[in-house]
Amino acid sequence: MKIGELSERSGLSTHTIRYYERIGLLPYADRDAGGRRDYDPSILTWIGLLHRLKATDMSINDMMKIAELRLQGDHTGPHRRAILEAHREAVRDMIVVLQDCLSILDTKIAGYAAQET
Amino acid sequence: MKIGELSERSGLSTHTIRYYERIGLLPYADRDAGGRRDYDPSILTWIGLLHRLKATDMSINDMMKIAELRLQGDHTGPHRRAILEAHREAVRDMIVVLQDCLSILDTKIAGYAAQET
DNA sequence: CCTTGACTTAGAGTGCACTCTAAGAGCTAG
DNA sequence: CTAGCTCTTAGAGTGCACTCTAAGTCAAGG
Repeated sequence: MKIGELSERSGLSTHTIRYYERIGLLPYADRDAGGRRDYDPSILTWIGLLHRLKATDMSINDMMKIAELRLQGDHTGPHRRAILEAHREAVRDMIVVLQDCLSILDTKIAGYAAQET
Repeated sequence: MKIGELSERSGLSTHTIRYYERIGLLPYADRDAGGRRDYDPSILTWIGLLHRLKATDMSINDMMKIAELRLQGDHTGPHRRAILEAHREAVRDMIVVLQDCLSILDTKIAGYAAQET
């Protein structure tokens, strides 16, 4: 798969893909005879995780930490797991905050509704 | 209340309070004899709402829209209500996304845990 | 009287995460 | 053949939301 196709299928722009490779968020891609990046579809799984981490507000720096450990091999599994577990707690906290805000929005909206009657 | 005290009680820096006033996110504060901002404690309620909206990822621009309507008077209530209702939907969506990510994190973590045994 | 610290303004600087441009080149499908 | 995608490096630009600086004013405490 060439960078253009990966861009379409991953939702990342080609610029962003090259940028991610440069900073180490994506592994250095194999090049074909013409020197062009040629991706294995399995990269999409990794990008999928990146999307999830991004959606849950993880910084690029923290994602890079995981990417780095991934490159270092399987023995870094426990370390990666620890990072993800910490992140999972952060996500749980986020959900609690959002739910709290949601109920305050409900109250606020109900207040406006009362004024309108 | 002077800006320093409001800063402490609201969690916003004095820089940020002045910035918010400049862009219209906080109403123009009354000044005392010495020309210094003098706040009524009721401003804390408004800042509280701003904090909630920020925590739920509302942009400053959108918050400014509400602030503007607020200044225009009570008759803008329905409009503000509509904005908050739309935002409430966005927050609900966010929670769904976060919960989805959470379960994927669980899976991922469980996978690492299995490898460690 | 004088220092200290809080305050004023306009505007410059910061950090994040992209996003794009330039310039010149090579491969490949139609 | 040629249009179109791709490559490289290096660096500039964008948008957001602050965050801070400079230069100056002013009231209160020692």
